Amino acid sequence: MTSRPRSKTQVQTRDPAATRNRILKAATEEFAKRGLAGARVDTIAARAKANKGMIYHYFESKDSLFRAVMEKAYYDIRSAERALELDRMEPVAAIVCLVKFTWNYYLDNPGFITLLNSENLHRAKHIANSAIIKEMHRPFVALLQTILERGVEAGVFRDGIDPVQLYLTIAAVSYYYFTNRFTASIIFDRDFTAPDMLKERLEFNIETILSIVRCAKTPASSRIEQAA
Amino acid sequence: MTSRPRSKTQVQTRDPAATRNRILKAATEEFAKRGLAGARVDTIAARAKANKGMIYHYFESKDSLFRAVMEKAYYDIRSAERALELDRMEPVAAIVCLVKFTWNYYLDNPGFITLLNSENLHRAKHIANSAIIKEMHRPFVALLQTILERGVEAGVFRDGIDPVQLYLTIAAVSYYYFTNRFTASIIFDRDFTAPDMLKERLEFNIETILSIVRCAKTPASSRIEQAA
Amino acid sequence: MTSRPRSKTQVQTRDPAATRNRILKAATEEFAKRGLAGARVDTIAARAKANKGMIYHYFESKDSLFRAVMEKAYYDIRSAERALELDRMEPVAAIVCLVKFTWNYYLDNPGFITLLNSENLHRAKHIANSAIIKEMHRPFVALLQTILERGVEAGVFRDGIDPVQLYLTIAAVSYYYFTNRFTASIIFDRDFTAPDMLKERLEFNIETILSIVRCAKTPASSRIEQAA
Amino acid sequence: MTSRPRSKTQVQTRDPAATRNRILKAATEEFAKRGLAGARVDTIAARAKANKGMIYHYFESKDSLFRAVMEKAYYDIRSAERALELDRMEPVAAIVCLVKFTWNYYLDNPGFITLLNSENLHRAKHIANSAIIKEMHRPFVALLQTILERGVEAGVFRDGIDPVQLYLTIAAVSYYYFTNRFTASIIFDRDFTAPDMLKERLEFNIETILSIVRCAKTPASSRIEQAA
DNA sequence: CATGAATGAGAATTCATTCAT
DNA sequence: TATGAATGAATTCTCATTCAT
Repeated sequence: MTSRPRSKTQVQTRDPAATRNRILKAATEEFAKRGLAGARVDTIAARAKANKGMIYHYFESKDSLFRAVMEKAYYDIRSAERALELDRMEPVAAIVCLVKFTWNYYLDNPGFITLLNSENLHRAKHIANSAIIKEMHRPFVALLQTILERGVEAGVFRDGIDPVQLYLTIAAVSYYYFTNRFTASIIFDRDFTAPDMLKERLEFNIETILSIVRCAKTPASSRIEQAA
Repeated sequence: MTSRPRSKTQVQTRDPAATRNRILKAATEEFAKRGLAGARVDTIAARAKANKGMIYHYFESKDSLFRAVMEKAYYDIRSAERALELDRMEPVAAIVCLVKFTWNYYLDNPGFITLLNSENLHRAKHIANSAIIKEMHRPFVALLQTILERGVEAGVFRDGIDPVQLYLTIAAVSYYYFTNRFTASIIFDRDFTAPDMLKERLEFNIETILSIVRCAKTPASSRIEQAA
Repeated sequence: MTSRPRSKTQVQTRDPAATRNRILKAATEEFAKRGLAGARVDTIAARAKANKGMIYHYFESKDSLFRAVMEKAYYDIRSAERALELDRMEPVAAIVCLVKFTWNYYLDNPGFITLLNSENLHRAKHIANSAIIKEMHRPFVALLQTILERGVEAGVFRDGIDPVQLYLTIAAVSYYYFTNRFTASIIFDRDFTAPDMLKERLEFNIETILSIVRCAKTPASSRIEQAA
Repeated sequence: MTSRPRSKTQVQTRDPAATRNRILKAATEEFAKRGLAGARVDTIAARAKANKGMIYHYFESKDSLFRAVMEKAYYDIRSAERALELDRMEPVAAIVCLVKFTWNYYLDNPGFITLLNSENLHRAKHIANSAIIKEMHRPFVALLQTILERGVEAGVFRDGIDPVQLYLTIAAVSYYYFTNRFTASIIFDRDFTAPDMLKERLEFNIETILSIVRCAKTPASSRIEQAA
C-alpha cells in the first residue's frame, strides 16, 4: 500500500500484439535453450525487452506460456511443410523433398527439437488438450497417404506402407542425429556438426527412406532369416 | 544408561558403498523423470533414504552427480550390448539382434532416453571430459565394423556402409519413437504405447535397417531422380 | 467512414458520477470481503466494470479509496438509524428498536463489520482526520442521551447510565456474534447462521440491554463493592 | 546449478524446537499486527531471527503457519482460563472472575482479537478442520454450564440461561470495546485507551453480566462476595 | 472521461549447498 | 559416516500505480 515509485520508461511500445510476440519469441528461444524447468521467466522478460508482469498479463503462467510456444512451434513447421506443396510433386521427389525439408528444418531450428523433448519429458501435458494442434496434423497424414498411393500407382513404391510409420522414420533419422549430436560427437569421436558430416548424413538418410518405400525387386526369400 | 533412540526414517546402514549406490539409483530415477533442471536434490535424498549431506559427500554437486549418472547409464547399456555377443552371430542375425536389443532397451529403460536428452540440452558438458565414456565406445564401433565386413564377405550386405551411420539409424528409428511417444500420440491420434503399436513399430524398424544393409539387386538407375 | 468498433466489456457511460459510484460500491464489496490488504485494485475495477485508471482518477490511491468507503459506510448506517426517528418513540421502545436495528443492520450488512475490523487493524488511520465522520456521530450520542433521560423521567430507566457505554454494549452483543460467527460455529459446534440461532440471539440481546437500563428495584447500595 | 555461495553464519542455534518457537512467536506478532494478508513472511523471518527457508521447513506455507498461530492462540487463552479454576469458586464470583479475566486477557493480548478477526474474515477456513481446537472447547462450555447450575441451586442465578449465549455476551462486551477502540475513540471523541475509561468499562461490563444472570428477587446481601 | 498496456518493487516459495552435531 | 537444521540467493508470480493513446 505504501505508494510505489514510478517507472523509468523502458520500451513502452503500447503495441500489445508486438509485445506479445516479443515475449513469445523470447520464450521460444529460452525454452529451446534451457528446457522448461531450466528456463527463467526473468530471462524471457529481459530478452523480450518487456517486464515480468507483461508475461503474466498475456500468458497466465510459465506453463501456459510454454504451451503457447509449443503451439506456435508446431504451427510453424507444419506451415513450412505445407508451403512445399508436396501434393504437386512426383511421388519419389515428394518423399525426397520431405526428407530434405525435415533435415533442414531441424538443422535451422534446433530449438524445435529441444522443445519437443521438453514437452515429452512432461508427457505432453501442455498440448494434451490442444484441439488446434490435433487439427493441424490431420491433413498432414492425409497428404502422406496420397503421396504413397500415387507412388504405388506409378509403380515406384511398394504397397502397404503405413504413412505414419514412414513419417516417424523420416523424422527419426534426422531428429536423432540432431538431438544427440553433442553426446554422439563425444562417443564416436567425430564432429557431427561439420559440414561434411551433415552432407553425408542427409544422403544416408535419403537412401534409407528410399530403400523403405521403393518397389523392391528383391525376392522375398532374402528376408527370411529375421527370426529372434 | 539406557540405549539411545534410533534416528527416525533414515536407513543408517553405515555401509558407504550401499549408500552411494542408493543415491546413484535414486538420482538416475529423478533425473530421468524430471530432467537435470527439474530434478530436486531433496527428492533424490528422500528416494535414496539418505540425506542431502551424503549426496554432497559422495558426489560434490548436483552436476557432478548427474555426470556419474550419465557414466553409469552408458556403462549399463554398453554392458548389456556386449553381453549379446554379436560377434558370435551371423551378420544378418547380429544386426537384427542389435535392432531388437536397442528397441527393447529403450522400451525397458525410457529413462536412458531422457537422460541423454538432458545431457544434450547441456551440450554434453558433463561427459565432455569423461575418458571412460570414450573408451567404452571404441570397441563398440569396431564390433559393428566387423559385422558389416563379415556380411559383405558372405554376400548378404552391401559394401561401403559406414558403421556409425548405420548405428545412428538403428538407434534413431527406436529412439525417436520412444522419446516422442507422448506428443506423437496426440498428433497422430494413436496410442503409441499400445502393445500392437509397439510390435508393429519394431517390425517396421527391422525392415528398415535390413533394407539399408542388404545387398540390393536393384539397378542403380532407379536412384537417379533424387534431385532437390 | 464506417463506425469504429465499440470497446469490449467496459461500460463506457461517460457518466462520471455513475462511474465513481460503481467504483465505490465495488470497493466496498471487495474491502468487505477481503480486508484492506487482501483487496485487489484489479478486482475492484473489474467489479465496477471500470478500469484501474478511473480508480486513481477519482480516488488517488487504494488507501484513499478505503477512506471513502469507510465514510460512506458510516454515513449509511447513521442515516438508516436517523430514519428510525427514535426520538419520537417511547424510551423503552426506542431502546428495543435500536437493539433490533443494530442487529439487523449487521445481519444485512456483514461487510460493515469487516470494514470496521480492517480500519481498526490500521488503528483508524484512514478516518482519523475525517471531520465529517466526527460530525456525523455527535447528534447520535445526543439522541441516546435524550432517550435515557426521558426514560429516567418516566421512571422506566435507572439513572446514571452513560449513553456511550450503553451504545457500546448494544453494538457489542450483536457485533461480536456476527464478527465471530465462523470461528464460534466451530468452537461451539453450532451453526450460528441458522435462523433459530439468530432469533434466539436477538431475543437474548434485547433482554440483556433491557436488564441494563431498566429501573431495578434493587437498592443501589448493593452494587458498591465490585472493586477490581 | 551454478554453485551458490556459503552462508555468513547468523543465528545457528541448531535447536529445532527453539527455532520453531521463535518463528511461531514472530508470526503471532506479525499476523496480529497486520492481519493475514498484510503480514509479510520476510518480516516474520527477520523477527524470528531465522530465514524464510526455515518457515517453510517447519510450517509448509503462510496459511499453514497462520493455522498454527491460531491453534496456539486458542490453546493459550483456554489454558489461562483453566488456570482460574472457576469450578472451585462460588457461582457469582466465578462469573465475575471470568468477566474480569476475559477483559484482562484482551487488554493484555490485543493480538488475540485481531487474529480472530483475520480468521473470521477468512470464514474460519484455517481452523475448520482442526480437531484439536474443537476438543479444547468442549470442557469449557461444560464448566460454564456447571457454574450456572450451581448458581441456580444456590438461588443466586436465574434459571434457563444458555451458557453459550452468556459466554458470547461476556466475550462480546469486552471484545467489542477493544476491537473497535480506535474507530470508537474518533467517533465518540474519547480516548478509550485511558486508564479511567478502561476501569469504567470493566465495571459496566460486570454489571451487565450480573444483571443478566442474577436472580432478580435475590436479597442484596447475596451479591457481596464478588471480590477478585 | 476512459482504456488497458506497461512498470518495477515486492511477495511467497523453492532450492542447491553448507555445517554443527 | 550420517543427520537434518540452517542459509540465502534465486525463482515464480503479484500488485499498486503510472501513462500513452
